[in-house]
Amino acid sequence: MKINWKKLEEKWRRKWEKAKIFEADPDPERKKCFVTFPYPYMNGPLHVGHGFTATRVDVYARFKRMQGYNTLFPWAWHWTGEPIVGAALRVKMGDQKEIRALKVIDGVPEEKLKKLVDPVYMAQYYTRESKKAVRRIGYSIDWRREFHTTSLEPTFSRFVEWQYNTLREMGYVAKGTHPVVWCPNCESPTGDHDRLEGEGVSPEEYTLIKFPFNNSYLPAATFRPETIYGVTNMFINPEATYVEAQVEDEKWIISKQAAEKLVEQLRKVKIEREFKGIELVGKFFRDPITKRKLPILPGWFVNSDSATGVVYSVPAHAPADWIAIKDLVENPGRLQEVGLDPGIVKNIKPISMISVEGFGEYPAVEIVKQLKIKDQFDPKVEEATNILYKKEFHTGVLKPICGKYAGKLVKTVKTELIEDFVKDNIADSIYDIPQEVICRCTTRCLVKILADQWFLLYSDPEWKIKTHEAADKANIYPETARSYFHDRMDWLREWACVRRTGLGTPLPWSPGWIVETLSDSTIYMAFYTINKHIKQHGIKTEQLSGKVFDYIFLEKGNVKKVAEDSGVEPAILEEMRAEFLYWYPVDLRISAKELIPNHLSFFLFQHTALFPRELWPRGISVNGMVMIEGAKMSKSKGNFVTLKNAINQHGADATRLTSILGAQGMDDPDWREKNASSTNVKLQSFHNFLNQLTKNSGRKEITSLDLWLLNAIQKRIHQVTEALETLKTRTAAEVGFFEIWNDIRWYLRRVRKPNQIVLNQVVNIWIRLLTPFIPYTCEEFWYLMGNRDFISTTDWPSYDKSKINVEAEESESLVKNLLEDTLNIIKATEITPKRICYYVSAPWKWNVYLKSLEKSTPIRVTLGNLIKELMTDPELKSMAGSVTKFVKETLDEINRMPDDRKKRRLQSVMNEKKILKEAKRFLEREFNVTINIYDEEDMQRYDPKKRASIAKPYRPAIYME
RNA sequence: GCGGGGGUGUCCGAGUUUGGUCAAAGGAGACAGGCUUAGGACCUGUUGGCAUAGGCCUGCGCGGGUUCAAGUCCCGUCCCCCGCACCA
Repeated sequence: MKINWKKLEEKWRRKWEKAKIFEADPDPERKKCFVTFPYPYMNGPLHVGHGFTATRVDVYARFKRMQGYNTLFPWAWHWTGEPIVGAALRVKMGDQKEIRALKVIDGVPEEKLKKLVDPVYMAQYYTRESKKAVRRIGYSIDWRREFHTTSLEPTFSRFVEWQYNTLREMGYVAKGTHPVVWCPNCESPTGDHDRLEGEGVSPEEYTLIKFPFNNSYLPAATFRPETIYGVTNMFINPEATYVEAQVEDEKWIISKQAAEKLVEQLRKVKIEREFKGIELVGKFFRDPITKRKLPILPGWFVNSDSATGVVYSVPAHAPADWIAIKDLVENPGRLQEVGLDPGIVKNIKPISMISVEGFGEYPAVEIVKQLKIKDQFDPKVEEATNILYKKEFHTGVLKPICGKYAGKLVKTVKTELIEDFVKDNIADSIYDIPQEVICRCTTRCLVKILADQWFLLYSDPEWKIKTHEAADKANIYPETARSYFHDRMDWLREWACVRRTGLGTPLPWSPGWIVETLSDSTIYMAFYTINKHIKQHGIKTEQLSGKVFDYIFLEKGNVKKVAEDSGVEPAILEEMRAEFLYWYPVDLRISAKELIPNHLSFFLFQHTALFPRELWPRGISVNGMVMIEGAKMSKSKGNFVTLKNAINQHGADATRLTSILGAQGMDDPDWREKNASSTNVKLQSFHNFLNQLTKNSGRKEITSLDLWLLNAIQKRIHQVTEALETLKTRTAAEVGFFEIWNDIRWYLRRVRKPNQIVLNQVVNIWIRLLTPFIPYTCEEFWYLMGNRDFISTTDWPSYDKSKINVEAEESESLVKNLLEDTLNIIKATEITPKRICYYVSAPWKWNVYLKSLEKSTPIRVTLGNLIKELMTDPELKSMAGSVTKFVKETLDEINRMPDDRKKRRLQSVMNEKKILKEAKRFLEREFNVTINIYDEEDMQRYDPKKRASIAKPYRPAIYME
């Protein structure tokens, strides 16, 4: 019988929604549980990655709900930011790649496509589609609290305005400047995702050493200002265009491009004259430290696009400089071209100023030789530079020539040196990008310093301390993520929290700025608690003043006054305040681990800023990022599985279970089509299996096997519950689904007729344990078993210690071991037995065995001591030979047995013969043989090969023929 | 570079905190048998090597060490993945 999942899912979803079982309202009588999932960004459909994380949230929500917690799982949509606008724009421009992705991956129908040129329509479209998927997969959501972000949901915007006004009043938001990678065409910062080229490149601050030249300066850019002590000359590209410019109140000579850059970096620049670099070649400048006069040489390798286009040369320590000089020496013709006396170049001698392990006086000269670098255009120059820079930075010590910095490690003195140089007006700085960055619009980017930018001051030391405290207090799953949090919090600095473009909420005090996407999503969980009221009571945007939020969230002000001013009934205000306090704090938030450094940290930061300690988040869980067929999920590469498609293909429960079984902890789960369809098949068999189980009409009396199964299921309850409490969702699903299945399978194999009452009990527990993972299947079966309530809201199975039965477990493991041993013998001997005899140990062996166990607890016992001890027993003494032989054979095993096992064996001594007799029919069936069971010393026994004497406690002797 | 997470059998993946039922759970795949009109269904067995009696050998990235005992603890070493900001 093939199951129609779609129909089954539909049926139960309707019933759940009709009965409103997931709508949660405050109930002071009950403990509450508030779980959240970061609202997904609506520039595309939900994918199985969202599904994985959100399913973990839902599993926990359903688990807690069944445990009796009043559980709230709300949902919302994130519209804030640039990408939706960008995507809509690309559709408008007819970008084929974008359109193809929409059609093929997202499955957007043709007629909708035209409308997607409008970002708002796009957001609405994906929100609608995604909501369908979220409902279909069966998340237990209270939709009354749903919303989306940006000014298009004005009530939420009011909330964000309140949040930022409050943060500003508290001094956590401030104005500042900041360098960004900037596209002059788009007139906006160019993030990684908006780049055609230069991913991961960010602005770097170069130090400029200002070398006096006539009445002006040549500001040469460097990451290694300490090397100024080794300067021998300057390189200028003779073919590049340079300018003489007034920069503030100094005259600088820099490349034309550099002058343009400085303008973007808030410098006052006035270009006075443009000229070719060759004009400078052959002239002399001064070293600002020693005042030496040094020459300017032609450097065709100098990139005028990079920094200032002015480069000073340190041939002793910079391979590029050394090789450039060498080139000039070897090609006097080139010097003549530019009218330079070769003698000047020949006279240049490297100046050694850093001593570094493994190198002599002139490391650059050595490394050029080692790597066999041909000339300044050899690609190996870069490699040489990297090696040497790294080495000199970490292990290099400045030589006496370096004045007050002599004897110090480069690494430790660098910052101080730069500060000194700036103070002495020897140095300045410029920002630049070390590699080319090209915007999506094909424009070349540069660094711009944004003025009037607003920042969240995550650098504030007190705020940091409080947030660390919040991270310490919260439950974090897995625990290994905690140090990651602390580390990232230390590292966070000012965060630019507003943008010029994209959808969002305008910054209340500064129109033209929009609260940036990661900054309007930090405390919005509080909004869920009151959005229900806003909708129910039709509260208008303009009624939601700062005072209203102040009252609800911070209990500031007088209700009556607030009510009067806002026009919101005092009772409603009080209700909202109460509802907020009921649900807050957030008990659990789950996201992928990529959000730890930003979103989840901001979430903690802002809660500590705005709310008292008792409302700080209680729990955070992170998980890995979903891979598709072993590779990173990527829409542009087509390696992308939408949630909707997964559900269509495999059904909701299979999609849930496949995701959950994929991974836990910080590991990345791998979504494989094959796994999902195999899970689907497994769920079908699960359904059939349950049908069979409950149709059986077996016996009524309780046997030890029934006790064993009841014991086993109790252990499983314990395991699953424990795993879920600590968000080990994979373990929980694995134990709940597969291990219990195997338990029941074993039971059915062992018993001839199952006990139907026991089986029903076990099935009843089983499907309840599985409800969080596969709610539709379980709901259906719960109904088929005759229940008329929802399994989704029924009680979670509770662990009943009284049903734990060590004896049943031990007897069963005796049978399992015996079965294994017997099989092993059959395999080794390759005989097909017709008859098998088992011989259980003689009483004296048990006597010795138990005494040995006792003596070896808790510390190991030696053979000699043990035998001495045993010989005090006259009966054993009379058979000293056998006893010694037996002890020799068993002592090793006994000594290496873990203590708790020893204790267990001492506590319940089993009757082997009785157990084997009970298992006789089973074993006969298994091996298709006749079985005889004897006492080891039974005079009547059949024992042609004299095997009986091998018997040990827990290990009957075996004979077969 | 800084920080985080890892390396286990054909594959995926537990186990490592608290050393001992660990030749190593569970799943997938493969093989064999059973059931069946049929089955991408189900059940049973096998799936590191050797072995005509329940055993032995090898084994958890690599090299050492601690211990009666190490996948698990210690030291060293190699390799892989992820994040690093104005962007969701």
